[in-house]
Amino acid sequence: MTLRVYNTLTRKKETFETLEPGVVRMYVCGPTVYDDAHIGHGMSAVVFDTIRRYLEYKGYKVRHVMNFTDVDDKIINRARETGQDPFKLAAHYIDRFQEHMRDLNILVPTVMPRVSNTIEEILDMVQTLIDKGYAYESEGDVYFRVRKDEDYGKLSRRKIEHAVSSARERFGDELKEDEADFALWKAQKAPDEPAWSSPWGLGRPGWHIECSAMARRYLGETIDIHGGGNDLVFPHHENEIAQSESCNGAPLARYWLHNGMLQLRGEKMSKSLGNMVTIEEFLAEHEADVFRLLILSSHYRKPLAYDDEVVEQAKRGLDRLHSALRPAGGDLVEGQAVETLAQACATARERFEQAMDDDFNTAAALGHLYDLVKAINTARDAGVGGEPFRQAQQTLVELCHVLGLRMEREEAAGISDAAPFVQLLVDVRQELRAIKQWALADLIRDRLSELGVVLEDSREGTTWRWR
RNA sequence: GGCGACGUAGCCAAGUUGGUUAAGGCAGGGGUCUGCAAAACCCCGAUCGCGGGUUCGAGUCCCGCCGUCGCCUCCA
Repeated sequence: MTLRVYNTLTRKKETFETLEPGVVRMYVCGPTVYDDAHIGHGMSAVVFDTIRRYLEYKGYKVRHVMNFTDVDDKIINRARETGQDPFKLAAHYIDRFQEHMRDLNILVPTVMPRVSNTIEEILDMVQTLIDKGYAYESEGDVYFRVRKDEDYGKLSRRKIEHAVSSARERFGDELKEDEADFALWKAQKAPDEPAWSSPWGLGRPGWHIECSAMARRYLGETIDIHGGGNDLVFPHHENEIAQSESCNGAPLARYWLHNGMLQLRGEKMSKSLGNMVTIEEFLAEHEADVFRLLILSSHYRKPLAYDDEVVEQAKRGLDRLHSALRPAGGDLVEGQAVETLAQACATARERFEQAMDDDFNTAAALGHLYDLVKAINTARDAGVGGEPFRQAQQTLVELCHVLGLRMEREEAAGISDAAPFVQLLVDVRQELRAIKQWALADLIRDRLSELGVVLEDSREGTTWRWR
């Protein structure tokens, strides 16, 4: 089966073919580290982690690079405000970010470069751009000559008149040949600003050049996938294309993938708007799988409205997935019910792959997993057990893992310190039920329920779990 | 103002290169099972923002309108 992906550059779904057979070179823009990451960053990380996991499921070897922007005006400003060293500040938030990624079950990227470790490559590219006439020095700054790049604007479909550079570069308007030009290198303005020596004096890289340099250094001149949030399309990715392609004379990326924004109360969640929920805050209340399911329940390119209700729905949906992992009741290993289950497994896997092959349609893929859940539960009711039942559960877990869901809840209940005491109460209640002391038995069940322990009676006995 | 996306049952959401009964989940109602309950299983809901048009046939294409959101400021 062939994978098709939506390419922002062409605004179409295209057949996915890698430059080198079997290998995917993927670069995803990481965070500027001056504050704690919020769940919008988490969404982007989950989206591209899921894409990576599926590519690996399909047999590709994925070389995944995610950068940390650790040299930036925001970091400098925050460091000034708090009286810290900007590098220490950045290092602190890099550590925090990596912790959060681990908590969210994000696979560790192959390389996680930092701007401060990529200066040489950046200087090399800036110099090449100057040599080729695409850039010019102006009082220690270096600017990219946008009008020299004939296809500038092709990613964001913007005309240069509308593409006047952002405030981040506008600081040097009077030094530019054209107001649309953007900075590749910024001269040091104050002694507390991080700076490196360069042919143009002390200074630091502009915002966009880092990604161009890192992508080239770790993945080569042309990569397969370049990803990030759709708020990066302009100016960030547009400028990356301008720099890299002018410098290297080769396309920067074959496929541009962008995730939609997470919204809170009708607005994009962002640090500057102040309407954010940090990853830490979310995980203090919910398990990581709830977050995954929440993100994966809609398509990655669409905006996602975040509120308490969708979180609750994701939680319930996860409960449902888990319902299929409860133990078998019977031991039937052949017959119609067994065959039906095996068929359901094959169908689920096939449809799961079809959905994921269609631009990573995780919502549809999940729908097919729920169908498998139903088939497994039906089989359990019909008495199916043993190897056939175990295999069906294994298929479900395997496909959940492709989506990055851990599905480890059951084990967590068993290792609780309270487990022996709960079991004791369950045993006592079982004795009461044997002598038909219903009132007392129900009282124990109700009180345990209030404490978050759910009892379920069946022919084989009573099982319990945390709610 | 410029560019772009979206609008499917109470909620989330798939489906949009036009064509059998519009996936799936959550919530709700009914039922089976159960001492009762829970869980599981079965059954029940939408004609697809509004108005036109193209077509034998449109949620799926075109035009207009309304609404929501994103980018054009730092941003995943």
